[in-house]
Amino acid sequence: MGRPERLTPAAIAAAALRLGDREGPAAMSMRRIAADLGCDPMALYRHFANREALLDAVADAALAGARDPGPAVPWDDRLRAITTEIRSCALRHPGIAAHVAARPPLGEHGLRLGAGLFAALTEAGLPASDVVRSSQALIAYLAAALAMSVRAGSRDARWEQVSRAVTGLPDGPPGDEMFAVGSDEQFGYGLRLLINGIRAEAAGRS
Amino acid sequence: MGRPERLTPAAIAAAALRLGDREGPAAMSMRRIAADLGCDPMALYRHFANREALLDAVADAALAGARDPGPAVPWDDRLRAITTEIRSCALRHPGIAAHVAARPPLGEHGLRLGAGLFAALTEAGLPASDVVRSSQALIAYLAAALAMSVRAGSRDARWEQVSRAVTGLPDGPPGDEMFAVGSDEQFGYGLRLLINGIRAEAAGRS
DNA sequence: TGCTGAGGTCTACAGCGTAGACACGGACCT
DNA sequence: AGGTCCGTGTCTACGCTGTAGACCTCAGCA
Repeated sequence: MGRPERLTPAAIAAAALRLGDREGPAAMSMRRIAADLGCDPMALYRHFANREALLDAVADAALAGARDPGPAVPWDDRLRAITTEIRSCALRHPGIAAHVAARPPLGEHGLRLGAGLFAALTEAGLPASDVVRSSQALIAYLAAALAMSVRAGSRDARWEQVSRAVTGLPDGPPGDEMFAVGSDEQFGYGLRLLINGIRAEAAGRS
Repeated sequence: MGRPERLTPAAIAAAALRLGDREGPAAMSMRRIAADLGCDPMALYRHFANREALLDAVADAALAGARDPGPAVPWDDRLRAITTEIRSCALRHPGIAAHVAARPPLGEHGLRLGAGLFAALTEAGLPASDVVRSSQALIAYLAAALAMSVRAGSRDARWEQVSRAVTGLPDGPPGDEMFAVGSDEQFGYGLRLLINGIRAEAAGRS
């Protein structure tokens, strides 16, 4: 692709994100990204310490569109909104969603959304220490559910095999959709469990 | 190390697990594993379709020691026991815990433990579809919490940075331990949230 | 005018997963 | 007994990876 006059971290991350969307996560090698930008692979190292740091930036770029409704809405709606936004943002870039899920949310947007979670949990009435613990639990669940969604979407019917094997049910209906892994509906269910747990926790303390 | 007369999948997986424990996950390359076994790298491909399949076997081998207390204990204790067992088993092999967390539990031991989760959730009174959903939520949480524990133990203080940045608290006490990521205590808290959520769900239905 | 330092390039290295052809040895059938 | 087959281990080779270190070029500034 045409290169900008000057390489910048943001331009590199954006190019890598496009490349990942177009050709999958395996394509995001230093060499392929550089080729896409029309520059030498080693040029990337002038802007990122290593590949890991570059992928951090890509993951954060993918979260750019995630919105936080802010304190206007009730805390539980806010938790649902933020986590759902992160999830759908990441799934909009399926090639790299696995990478998003695999690293801590330390970029600009990750921190912004993390702050939203903290605020919502604080408003729920949890003590500060439980705010931290609850947010980590939410983020952990979100990350793993995202990873499952990505695997399910790409090619992994293996989770479904586990469920079927373990319940002893045969293939096909009835209950085909019961085993859908990584579906929106499945994600929402687990999120409800957590939020109900948080509500119970807050009620018990107050 | 000394090779058995004959290579077997189990022997290969065991050797890879030892190697991962000794030298970290990056050492579990086909070439290093083969060198450890005193055979040619390509010999491994006679027993596993590819590296991914080999690592599946290693991950399952790491879970060999995890016990399921069975139906004798109440369902919530059983959920706690199984998840905690998996977690501590995986953490006993810190080099490869990340791999355990990253793949679906499809081996012999993974299926055994998954069946235990299903049984406990069924006993809790959930309908079958919610049993599947709840177990996926539990497994997702477990996997991600495990990954966090491993990163925290190895070198990642970055999660802590997030918490501090977002709460605006300075370094050091008070509250130093509040930010411990991936601790047993943190894991237990999230697990309690989920189990309380499940209990609420079961109560609402009955 | 000359220097300096940042940014881009080149070459090279050690390592990776694995395809494909080959070698050996025991099992089996005639 | 001889021939055949096949499972298992070996060898070589390919194309790919991340990145260290030296080099080149050029804008900005004293």
